[in-house]
Amino acid sequence: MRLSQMLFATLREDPAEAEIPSHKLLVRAGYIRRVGSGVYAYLPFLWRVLQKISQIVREEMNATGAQECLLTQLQPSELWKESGRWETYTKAEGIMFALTDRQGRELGLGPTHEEVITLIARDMIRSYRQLPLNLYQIQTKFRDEIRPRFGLMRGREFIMKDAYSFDADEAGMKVSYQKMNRAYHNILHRCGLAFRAVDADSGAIGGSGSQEFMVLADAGEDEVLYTADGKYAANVEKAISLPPDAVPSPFKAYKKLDTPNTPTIASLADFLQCSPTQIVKNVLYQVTYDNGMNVLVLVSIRGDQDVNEVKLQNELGRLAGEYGGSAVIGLKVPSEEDQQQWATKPLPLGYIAPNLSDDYIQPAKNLAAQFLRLIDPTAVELENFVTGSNESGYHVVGANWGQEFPLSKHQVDLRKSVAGDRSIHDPSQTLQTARGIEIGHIFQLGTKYSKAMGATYTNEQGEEVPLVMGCYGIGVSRLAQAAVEQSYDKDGIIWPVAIAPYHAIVVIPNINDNKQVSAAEVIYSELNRVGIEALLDDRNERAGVKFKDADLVGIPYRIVTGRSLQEGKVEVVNRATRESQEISVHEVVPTLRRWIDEAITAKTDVA
RNA sequence: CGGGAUGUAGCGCAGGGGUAGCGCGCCUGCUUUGGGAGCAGGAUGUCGCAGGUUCAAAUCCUGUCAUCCCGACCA
Repeated sequence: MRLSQMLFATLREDPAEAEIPSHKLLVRAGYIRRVGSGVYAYLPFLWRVLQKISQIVREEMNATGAQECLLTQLQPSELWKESGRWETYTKAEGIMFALTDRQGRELGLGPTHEEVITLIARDMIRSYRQLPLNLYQIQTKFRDEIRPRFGLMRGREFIMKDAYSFDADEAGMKVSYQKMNRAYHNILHRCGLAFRAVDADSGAIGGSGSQEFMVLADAGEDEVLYTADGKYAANVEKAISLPPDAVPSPFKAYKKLDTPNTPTIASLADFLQCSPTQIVKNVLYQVTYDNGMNVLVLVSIRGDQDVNEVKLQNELGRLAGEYGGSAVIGLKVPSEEDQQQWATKPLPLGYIAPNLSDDYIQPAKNLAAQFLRLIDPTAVELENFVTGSNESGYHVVGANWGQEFPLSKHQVDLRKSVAGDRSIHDPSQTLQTARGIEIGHIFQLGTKYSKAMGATYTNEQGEEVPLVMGCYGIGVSRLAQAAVEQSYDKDGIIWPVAIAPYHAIVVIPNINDNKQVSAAEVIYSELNRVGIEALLDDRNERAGVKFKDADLVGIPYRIVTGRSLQEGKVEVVNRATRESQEISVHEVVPTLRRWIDEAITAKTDVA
């Protein structure tokens, strides 16, 4: 492609809308333009990048035997009601764009496709003889994100590859899952990205096991905890670890103490000259279920530890049935206004004990009459501990479970792991931290959707049983931006060769010099002939402008038909290393062909 | 949804009751031609929108919309 004929406009200054380097660079270099909040146009350069990524994804998916298809973006609400997700996806914090058509029918714009694919499976898969099966698509998804961010990183409209596997049983699903796991490793390696596969929370998608593929970058929205031996890595939302040991309590006798102005753990530990590990902290939450039921939750945890709200929400989801609900639609620390809604009298905030009386709760419809008391193991293990007294200004010390305080039967890990914790698989390993961009997520769904929607098949014994599913996503447009976030310098983008919009750019420093022009034309057409995707900068611009633009756009190899033409050579510059060498006009195309092939295949061969 | 900020030329920004500005970009011409050129000339505005105050509003007031950031939240 000739630059003189392209829609090509670069910006010298950073756009005001962008915050992180990759977003700034993609706008400056003319890859994307914002159309609305979280909605971006993919301009010709980016579209080529997306096609490259899609092709790699396609090849690796096809290699596993998966079949490509294209499902619908408009999805009838009935489908989502069958799976039970219509309410959670459209109400409260729901992320589905919902609309009503002229007949008054409710529809959603697809944020994900479990429902649609399960409908297809229900219609078409009848026998175990048709299994296993894996269908995938590459398509625009719509999500009404609470806060779109950072360009393509978190858009309300974005391109995703989603795959769905169907197996006869759990074992088969695990095989399908492992195939996808391998394919994802291959895809990210081929795209030239540094990444880490980590244990993950399954969130609203549901199911048992899941892993995320994190592209490592400081601007990542997720925190990853991992051990140096490579045997453990998890999203901080999911991570487990050994907490630091508690310091034995100096308080041997149960006593209530006057502790003025100590509503926080730090102030209390300081006042009592004790360790935060000797304190039982009691944190109040308010959960709302999909049936409108509200429950006040009191979480007891060791004072030096924090509650992992994802773990908490998952536990509350498991308990939904006890309150007549099926899913959590809201979880928060109740504000003062919230407290006024249900509290019979002011709460002793900062001085709450594990046995805070249920009398604080006003009887009301849609409000559980009793606190749900959850306790983390870090608190269970404590003896002679310090905790609140349910009276402002006073704490108790030397308390024990089963004596002063009943021990809740809801003992569950709610603790947030942090860097520096000892690992469970090997306590000599401590957790390290890194930031990551979630590019892929694979789930073992099991029968959640097939049961809800009646997607069954007949097994060898002639029994009708639900299909066992897995689902697997890759954020294609997010991957493109993550690649930039991971690879740029002060002058612009440095694309991995495999996903660069073009492999090479031929720069004519002086368009008025016929020798330069004709040499460039020859090389340009030769590059095209051997299948190297090339740009020709034939604009009537000064050389400096062209070099700056080539760097900014990030084309891996730059060929300059300049001064060295006198010796029958051209200059070739590697964008990533900035290495420059002069190569004879006749050698340059085969040389580039070799370099490019090496750069691409070096990434292809991985386990 | 809470907190914060910003809306003025295509982009980045200044101005702060009385003629609409700067830099970059754009157009024309000449010169220049290996790291975002120089000179000369030129075009481009509902100052987000709607009300209000005033002799007079980009500027003050009220409302509203949009965008960005932090948080809550989020496959």
